[in-house]
Amino acid sequence: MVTKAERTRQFIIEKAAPIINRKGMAGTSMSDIMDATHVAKGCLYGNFENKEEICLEAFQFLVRKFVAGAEQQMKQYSSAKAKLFAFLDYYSDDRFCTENGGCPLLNFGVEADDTNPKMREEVRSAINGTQSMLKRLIEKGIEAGEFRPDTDPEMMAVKIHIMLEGAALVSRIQDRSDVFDMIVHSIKTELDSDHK
Amino acid sequence: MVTKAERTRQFIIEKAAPIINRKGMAGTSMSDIMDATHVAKGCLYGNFENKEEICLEAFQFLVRKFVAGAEQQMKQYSSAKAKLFAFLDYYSDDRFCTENGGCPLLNFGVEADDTNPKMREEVRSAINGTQSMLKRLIEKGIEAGEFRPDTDPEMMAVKIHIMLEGAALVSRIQDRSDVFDMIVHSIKTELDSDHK
DNA sequence: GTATAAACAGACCGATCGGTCTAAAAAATG
DNA sequence: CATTTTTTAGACCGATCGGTCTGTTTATAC
Repeated sequence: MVTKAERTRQFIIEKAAPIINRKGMAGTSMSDIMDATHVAKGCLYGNFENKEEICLEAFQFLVRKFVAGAEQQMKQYSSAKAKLFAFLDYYSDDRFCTENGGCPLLNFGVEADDTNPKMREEVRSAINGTQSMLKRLIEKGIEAGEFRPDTDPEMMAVKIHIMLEGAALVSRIQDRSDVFDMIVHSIKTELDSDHK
Repeated sequence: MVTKAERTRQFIIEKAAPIINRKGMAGTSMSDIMDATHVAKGCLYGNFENKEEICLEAFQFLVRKFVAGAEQQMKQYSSAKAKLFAFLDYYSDDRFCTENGGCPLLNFGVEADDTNPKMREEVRSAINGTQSMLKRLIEKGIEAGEFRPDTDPEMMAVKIHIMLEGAALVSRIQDRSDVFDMIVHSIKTELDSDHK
């Protein structure tokens, strides 16, 4: 059975994650997390070794949450094309962003890359996961004749991913959600074998 | 004439900028800046109001430096197409990155968007500047018949920019400079009216 | 050369940081 | 119920934070 400590640990992670995602690891203090969880300091340090462990867990929680949400949307469809398009729509939906503070790959990646090798490695493997999922979908879509046959799956997967990350940044700073729509539309058109 | 104080101020900004760009605003302390400049605390606070002012100036310095470098490359060419391609090559060159710690729009933008409205506004206007420069170049390139005539300059400018930002993130985290080359090549192909 | 401007080293400030510890209360578990 | 696990509030720690203020020294500028 699941112990109380495990439940508390999970509760803390869920409350802390959106804060760390928004304010950054260096910008979030343990008091911030205490405020958000209404949990005593001893409880935090009873369930986690230190602040860094909370950050690590928070990042992984956000990634899992995002992936789960995306799969939820994608499993409604059977074709590779419909699944991929559902993923793009999920990504451009701002619900995850407003609830959690934006793409964790972007937020943690930018902060970690020069300062935190362990976190950087976590981000790297999460990026790899996203890109290889996209690659598999593209390959299946090509086989099924849904996507242009001259598409390079690896290249296209990377390209789609970097466009989504770039759009995540620019649309947030400029407060222009139409940037996302535009990019997603552009990706769909580029993939779709129906378009000339 | 330029006073000593102005020179010192500039010197501090130049030394502090790469550090803040790498470690972030919250992650950089005044002691970090003192170490990098070998300047006393009183000198820092004699030339700047507070830490935030240094961050603001550091950001603007990095943007100006980047723009200056880009213009340096672009002015060697006369056609819009050659200028734009030179910009892309400059962006994908990792010299600015290794010297200064990556794209300031990305680094400052991610940290500022939820925590620092003033900085956020600075980043926003710098993004606008980049995009409108790209837009003008694309318009001229279309007029000159160098770019596909069915290109939407506004959309294309945004698209190019977000691809560059996304590539800046992913290539740094994955330590894959080929990502940048791939993206730049893809952009060139998409624009070029010579390609089918 | 003299007046002024600037930088110095560093003491000092209150606040906050991450983290430890304790003793008592509360809750979960058998 | 009794025992074990967990959480509590908060004192406490040394370090560091951003920032102020000395008095002195050192450049600069006319």
